Amino acid sequence: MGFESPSHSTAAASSSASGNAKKRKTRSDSSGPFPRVRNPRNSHRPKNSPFADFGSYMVEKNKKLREQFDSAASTSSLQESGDGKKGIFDGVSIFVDGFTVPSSQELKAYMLKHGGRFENYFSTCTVTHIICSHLPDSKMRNFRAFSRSLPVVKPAWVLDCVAADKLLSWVPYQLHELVNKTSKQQKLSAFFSHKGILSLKNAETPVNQNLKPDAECLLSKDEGPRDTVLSAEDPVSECREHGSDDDDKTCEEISSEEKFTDLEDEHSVIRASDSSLHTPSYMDDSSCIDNKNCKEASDIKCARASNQSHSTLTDPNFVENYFRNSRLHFIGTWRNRYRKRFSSMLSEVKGSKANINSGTQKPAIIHIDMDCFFVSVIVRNYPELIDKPVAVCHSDNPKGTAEISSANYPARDYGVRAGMFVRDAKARCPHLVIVPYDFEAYEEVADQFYTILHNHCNKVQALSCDEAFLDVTVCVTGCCLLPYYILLFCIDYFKVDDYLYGLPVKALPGIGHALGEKLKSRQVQTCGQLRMVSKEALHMDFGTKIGDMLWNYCRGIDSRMVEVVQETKSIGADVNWGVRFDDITDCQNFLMNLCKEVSLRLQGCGMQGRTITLKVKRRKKGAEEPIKFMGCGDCETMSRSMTIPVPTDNVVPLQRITKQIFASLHIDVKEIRGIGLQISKLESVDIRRQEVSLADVEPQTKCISCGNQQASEHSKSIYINETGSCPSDVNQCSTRSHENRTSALPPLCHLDMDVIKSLPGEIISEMNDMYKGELCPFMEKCEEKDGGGDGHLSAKSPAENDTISALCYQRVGCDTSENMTVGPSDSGKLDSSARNKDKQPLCYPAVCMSNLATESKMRAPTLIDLMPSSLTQADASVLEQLPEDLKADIIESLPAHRAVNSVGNAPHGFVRAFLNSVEVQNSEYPETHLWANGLLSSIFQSIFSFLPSTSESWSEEWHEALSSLCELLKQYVNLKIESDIEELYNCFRFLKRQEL
DNA sequence: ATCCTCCCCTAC
DNA sequence: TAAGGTAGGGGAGGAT
Repeated sequence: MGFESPSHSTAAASSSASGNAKKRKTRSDSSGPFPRVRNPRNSHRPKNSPFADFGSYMVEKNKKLREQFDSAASTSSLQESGDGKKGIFDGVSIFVDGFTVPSSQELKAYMLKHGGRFENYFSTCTVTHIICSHLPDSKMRNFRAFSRSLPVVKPAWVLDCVAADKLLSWVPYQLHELVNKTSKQQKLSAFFSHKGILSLKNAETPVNQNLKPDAECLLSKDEGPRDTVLSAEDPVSECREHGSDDDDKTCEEISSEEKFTDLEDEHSVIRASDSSLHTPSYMDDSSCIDNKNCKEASDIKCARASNQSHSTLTDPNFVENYFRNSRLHFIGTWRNRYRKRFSSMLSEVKGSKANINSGTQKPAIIHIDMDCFFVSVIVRNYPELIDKPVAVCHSDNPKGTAEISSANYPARDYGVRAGMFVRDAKARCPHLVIVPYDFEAYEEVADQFYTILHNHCNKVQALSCDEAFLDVTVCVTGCCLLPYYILLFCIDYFKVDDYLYGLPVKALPGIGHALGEKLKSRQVQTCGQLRMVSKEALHMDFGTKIGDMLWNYCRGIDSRMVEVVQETKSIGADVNWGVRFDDITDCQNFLMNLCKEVSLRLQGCGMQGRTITLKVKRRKKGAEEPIKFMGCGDCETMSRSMTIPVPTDNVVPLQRITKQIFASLHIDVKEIRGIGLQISKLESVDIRRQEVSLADVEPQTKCISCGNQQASEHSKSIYINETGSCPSDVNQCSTRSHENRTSALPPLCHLDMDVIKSLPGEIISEMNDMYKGELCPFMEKCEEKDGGGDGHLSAKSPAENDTISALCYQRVGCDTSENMTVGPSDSGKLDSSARNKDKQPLCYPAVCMSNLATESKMRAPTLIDLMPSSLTQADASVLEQLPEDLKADIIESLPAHRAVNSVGNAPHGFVRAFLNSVEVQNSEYPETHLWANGLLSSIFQSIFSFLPSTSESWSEEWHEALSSLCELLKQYVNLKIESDIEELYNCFRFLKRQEL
């Protein structure tokens, strides 16, 4: 795409900004392409600005689109016929939200044919029905704001109406998600109004009835209790009444600034808030407002604030609002949308042998890139703008620091470039026409673009919404002169050398600003000069891969192939604009919202991930407020990550882990200028589900802990490698094989419901997630079965009932010594590394040891390797106190590869030395006792670091030990649940780590 | 040797 | 005012 990268360099922007300050005053007046429409809000803007009224663009655009629609409709045979009979959709005006089947274009055609209207932009004054196939959670949560009380119905409604040749009630076609929501919605409407009129009842009323006086459009905009009025009437009737030009124009003018893009529109909430001000029962009688309503009121208040200022300081929903308006977000997420929409074509190609080039044919690749896409899409509807300098930007404020996103060629002739501040662009080109983004149109054009490409070529690599590679190797006859490599598109094969020789290195793909500067400092600026540098020297300076790339590219060698399907490796969300926090609460709120966003994105892609990485931008010391309004300015970036054993897309664990990671960074929230959250180590939910199901059907995996069944050969292979020992990293949850993880989940029937019930809600939720939603129903079932009893499954043996396996499957940190894995969840709490510093070394209490560790006959569960992968993981203070025979057992059973790796051929000697060294350290500390100043997690850490490995089935002692531990844990949970949830988390972490 | 984390760079 | 995202790749350095 022709997107010039955003100007992250504030230095460049600031210098150019200040340098052009004077020029701005001298710029000549010019008139914009659009007639200006009265708008009281913008009346202060200079009349001579082509963009004096930003909303006028939308007014004009809507008008134009409507005219086009009318023109097309007038030629349609099914429009109002001579006998005066109207089409079935007469009075219906649809707005299609998001991707639908049939497509928005097809729906538009139906409207065209049958007397309806199709609105490209949402306006409460013109739209009667929102057509939508799927409603994401974000919209569900804010349904009221999203729908503005208009019916949200499936596209099938349109099809069925056409099939039935009459207008059917839309009620049965409501989205399933909305059926319950609607009733809630009605209550909410009732809350805001005295009338409490429900829309559902009226929705079935024939279209042409229930006509009501107009003027609500205006009222609804800024003053009146819009929800009450609109929901009371059929939307069609409502809008039909605005048929007169004057009214329409007024509505248009008002709605022009409310371009309805993807997510719910904050403005509607704001209006609701305004309307509430006119509803005394709402604002004045606070005693009548219950908690829920208080929250609603507070949400509305917050949303209103969001309209006034755009930063995290005042907008609690900043994350959502921000992404809706971000062009870079649009660009960055486009590919995911493309993958979804064209998934069938992509999978066809993936499985097709026709695309495999046998190697005998020279590859032929076409590169297609649309010029200044963002501008071109806008300009295509305005031929009068074609020869004028036009740029796309969020704002036309001449004083502002809005960034030009895309400029057409006439604008470029004046030196206007993407990434430039508007004021600088205007300084260079005073009559520059600024137009706003139209993300919906970009999406639409990109869809058309790729539909065409896929129709003509079955090997299409989408680079962005406007740029693609086509591998046409199998399409060409051999007579065609097409480039061999992606790198060399448009270059005559025989002129490659000449072309490259003088080519600036920065023109090569993969060489950006940093690499270009680095090369420049070595007096290398052209490919010719780069060729003079030896490969070895390049390796030395840039590393192997980048060195190779430089060496190859400057010679025109490029081994990349056109890749149709690219694996997703990470999913995340970053916000580096508008981020300012006054206190930790604001920051936490932001983080939680960011987690929600990422969770939704994961779910949207059907992916779950194990590594959570938090990235924080902190204002550099001495850096001043950036010139760019609400920009991040000069920052230092830091990132921390955590890997959990089981992949997740659930917001609850994401939020908790993010909190922990954030706490480990110890950043002053006032200095934060940007935050990002990425999830990696991804797995497809579908594939994972299949694998888990596979593991579930293995009887031995279900009952292995009972020792009732012998493991089959197959199941053994899951746990044990060929040498009979477990993978060396089995104790490290972050690196364990997936097979181990999926198989390790205990069957539901082995969970102790008492213990489960005593867990914090969020942990239960996470466990439920791991069990694919089966845990909660199972808990309820148990509840019913026991008649509210103790929650144990009566049919199970005591040993089974007491098993604590269930508790083990919590998220697990990387290494116990890593403080970030156990950072505090609340401010003011010491993180556990600090805690451990104070407490360690902890001597394990007798109660634990007697049951768990001191029995030399004690054995770990079958097939689970409990040995540390390294002796450094063992707590030597514990090891030293063991009976000699047990100690000998441990040393004996230490796998040779582990010991040898660390200490050569003398594992025994190393252990001895290790013990001695720690003995000296420990002598400084008094022995501690359980609950006094010891923590169970520390005890677990000690004990679990040396438990022996065995392949025998569970011994009676082990069952007893586990039974005692279970009881102990229950008490501990009760003790700590209120005061130290983090400690409980740590305990479960260790239990999980031991696969207990 | 291999993997991991953190960080940087790059393209769109 | 204004919306400086997203994701892949690679290097350095450390752990195992």
